Amino acid sequence: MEKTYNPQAIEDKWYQTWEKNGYFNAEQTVEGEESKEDGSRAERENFCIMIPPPNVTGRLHMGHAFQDTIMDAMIRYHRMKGENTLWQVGTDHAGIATQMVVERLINAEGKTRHDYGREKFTEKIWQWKEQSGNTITKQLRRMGASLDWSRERFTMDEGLSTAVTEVFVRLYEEGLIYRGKRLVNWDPVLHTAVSDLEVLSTEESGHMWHMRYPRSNGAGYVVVATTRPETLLGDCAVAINPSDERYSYLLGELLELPLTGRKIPVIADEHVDADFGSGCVKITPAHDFNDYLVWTRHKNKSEIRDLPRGGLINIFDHNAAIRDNEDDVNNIIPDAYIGMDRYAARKQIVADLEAAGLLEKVVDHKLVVPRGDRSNAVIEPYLTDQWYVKVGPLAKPAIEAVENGDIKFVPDNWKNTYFEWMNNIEDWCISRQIWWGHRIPAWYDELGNIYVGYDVDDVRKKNKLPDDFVLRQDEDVLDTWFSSALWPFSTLGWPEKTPELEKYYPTNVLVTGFDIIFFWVARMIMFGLKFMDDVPFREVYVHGLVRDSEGQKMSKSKGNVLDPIDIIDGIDLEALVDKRTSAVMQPHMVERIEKLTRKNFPDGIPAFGTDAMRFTFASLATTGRDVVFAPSRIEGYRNFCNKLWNATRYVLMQTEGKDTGLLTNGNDNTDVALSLADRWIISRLQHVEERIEQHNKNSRLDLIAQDLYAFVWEDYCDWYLELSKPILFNDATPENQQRGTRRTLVRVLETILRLNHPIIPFITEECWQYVAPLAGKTGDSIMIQPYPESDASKIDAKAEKELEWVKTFISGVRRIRSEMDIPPGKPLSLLLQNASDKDKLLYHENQAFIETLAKLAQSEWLDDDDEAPESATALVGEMKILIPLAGLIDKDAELARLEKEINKLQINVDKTTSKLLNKNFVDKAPAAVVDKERSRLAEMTKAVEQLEEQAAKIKKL
RNA sequence: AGGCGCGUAGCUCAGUUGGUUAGAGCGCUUCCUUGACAUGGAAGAGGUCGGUGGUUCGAAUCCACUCGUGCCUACCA
Repeated sequence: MEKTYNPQAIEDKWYQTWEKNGYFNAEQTVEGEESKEDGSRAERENFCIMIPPPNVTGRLHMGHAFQDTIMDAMIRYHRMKGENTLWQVGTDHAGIATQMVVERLINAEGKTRHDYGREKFTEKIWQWKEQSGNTITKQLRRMGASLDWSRERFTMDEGLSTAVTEVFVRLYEEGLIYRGKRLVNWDPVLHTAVSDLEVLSTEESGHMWHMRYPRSNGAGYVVVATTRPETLLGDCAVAINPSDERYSYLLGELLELPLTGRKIPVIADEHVDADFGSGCVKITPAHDFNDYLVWTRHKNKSEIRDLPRGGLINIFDHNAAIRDNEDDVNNIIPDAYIGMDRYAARKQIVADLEAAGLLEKVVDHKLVVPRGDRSNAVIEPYLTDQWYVKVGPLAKPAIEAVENGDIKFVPDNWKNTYFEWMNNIEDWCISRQIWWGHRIPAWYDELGNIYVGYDVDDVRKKNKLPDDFVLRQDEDVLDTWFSSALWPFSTLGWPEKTPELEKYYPTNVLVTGFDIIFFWVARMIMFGLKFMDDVPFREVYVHGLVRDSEGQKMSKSKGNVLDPIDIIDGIDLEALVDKRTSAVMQPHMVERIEKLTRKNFPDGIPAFGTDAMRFTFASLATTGRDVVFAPSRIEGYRNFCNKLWNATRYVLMQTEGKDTGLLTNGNDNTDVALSLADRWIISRLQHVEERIEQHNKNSRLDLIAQDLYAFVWEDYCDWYLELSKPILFNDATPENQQRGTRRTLVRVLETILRLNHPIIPFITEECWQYVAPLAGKTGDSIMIQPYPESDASKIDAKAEKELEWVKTFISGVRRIRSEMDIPPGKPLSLLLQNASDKDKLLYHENQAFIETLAKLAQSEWLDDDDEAPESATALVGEMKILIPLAGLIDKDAELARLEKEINKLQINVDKTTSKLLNKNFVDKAPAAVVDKERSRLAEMTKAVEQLEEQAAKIKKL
């Protein structure tokens, strides 16, 4: 094996090998598991995870890397457990995002998508997809993701498109999809409807205009306030609160709507808050969601019904400019404003009001502005024809599935978020006015009648329409989440009845961020229950959001994003600055981002390798909702990988070409003696295995990482490897003992590698290739080896206790050495006093361990009443370790040291004493707890006594 | 306004159904190139677990209130 750990040298190599050999694919078996006694294969559990499909033209960010690490660790674990695993891979077409990217490319040519036309433009997107589509898959491979590439899917591929059509047609036929004219969130830049979830509302400063609406009887005016004065053109009423007596006299009156020559009524509606503003609200039903609701409550009253368009007056075109009157009978829109952009119109209208003396005042006002998450344009409520899914009937069973435990959220309280949304759910607007996506399978005849079917021929057949009957397909496409919602079954071949569906649906766990519980999780549950009659997954594992080292959410616009590949391969500062600043649209941010980057990464990012990154993510996978990714953290786990690497090198040096307990026929040599250290590490290993199994059940990757880290570094490297040296470096050690230790070294290491493999696949594979044969393992890859399981018969409580004694002894000597400034290399002689027979036996049995690790020259036993020379003291239970001062040790320093230790103990002695004096405690606490306290107290009291005795002795000198 | 969460060592976080001497990584201090590893070894400092009150023999853990903080949802024109 190479002397230094170099992740670059091993990672690509192993990924290619794994993929080439088909280990990632479903149906892969674990070596040694295929043949049970009778030669048949045992019935296997299936374990399936669907990858949340990333945007096909995007790049993976740290959040994906985090998520993929979690999924891969789960999948590798279950694969090694012998289950039939499928990690379904694929991407989605990300309608608006992808269309925008390609439009930008076209804009650079000085053209728009309309210059290309729909067909040519979508061709262009397909080309772009081909060109950029493997960015994601390359990244996934670099991260070691063991995805089944043979089953890769794309939401726009033929099969998945078939599924989309099928779902649309069925829902339409059941009346669960309908077309309606409603207010939607309209993005006037992208010219499409967007869902509530795609609108981000932020507080911005603006103004509140107080406008005067004259009473038609000439007796003064009514003041209404608005943040959008241009919408006055679409007003249908002014509303007051029914119980607001200040204005009750106005009811039934008409007001002059300024600048329009129209008259509008005053109505009473509960929606109005009498205490806000003037208490009078203008009602613009075609441009405000609340006003629309007010209108629906009043639309049948004659004063509203008799207004143009029944009061529902649209004033904008699809650019949010003031529309033309062409299709109106009675010229609702004043000519002066036609064609003006909404903000130009606002300015003009305010000026005209002012000129007419109808502007009371303008005040600064903080308001919440809705913006499109893609375009950042201010969203307008806009009246359009759209397709909707009637969600109520679908939501009910979806809520029940979580209530009755068919689906479990992890951590559990995310279900509250889910219920919150599902209980207040509204119909889902699924049509988008863009070109990239699944075209809606609906056709119109010249009278506007709607026909829905699988394709145009189907429509003709079903409706007995002749071939020359003119039909025009709906121009719109479906929301991307519509196809994503089918992902858990469409990828498995639905609507065909495939063996895959039979096997893998419902999937086991969905791993996702809490930010898309609404977008995606809820919709998958609804559609899964509807079309598969079963939940899409049994468990939803919700992880946190990855933030930068300052706790900020990572985003391109903030310029604090990291590319997982740059963590793996490293990147120099200039390249990183370049990468971050070039992704930013607003030039004024560039400077700030550059400064931030130079501050946080003064030396760029070193190459940490995939394994170190993965271990870091694993350790960060706590139940919290924030995941703070600090470079120092990866460094620590890179060091862990290095530690494992070097431990392996040590083991190989001790075992390669030597007897590790294997006979030439491959069987175990039974003439093997195990040292205390051997028995101890084997016993400890069982505990770790058990804990890890428990953590896996609880999906606590962070705790797995923590246990693995501690076991490898502390138990195995710091103690066990050091304890193996006195045995192996001493030629006098009997052969069967050396054999025992070598065997334990390799076998425990081999197990450690398998335990770690799901988290750090590359380094474990590389090491395993060397270690496995020495441990008597055959097989081509660690990936398909069984995952270690705890064996209770190997737990050796006695060995654990005895080795604890040895450790205490060694640590005691080391502490004195360190605190007394005795060089670590200087061999010490010591005296042992107050020893029991047991102490003596333990010492003799473990003399080699103790003398080597504590660096001792010799030890001498004193009788209890022997006079000891002035010494520094440590305790092992009741036995005293005495290190004679003999010019080595400063008397005062030793006194101070003893005092400190006594004080520490005394505090606990006091605490425990008062506890035991409390009658209630002794009576009511479980006997075991009380006993424990009692023996603790005895131990500590004894220790204090001995230390005090020792202190007194030194003082006397 | 409603909902959810968080507040434990300088920093980032664990702490399973209330019962240890409250832990880890990074950082910090001292010493050490000992034949796996200086991406290392040994030893150590550092916390009244946000505050108050309660339940209990016993609270970081359960309850109430409170302060601070974050997110989500809905928002007053």
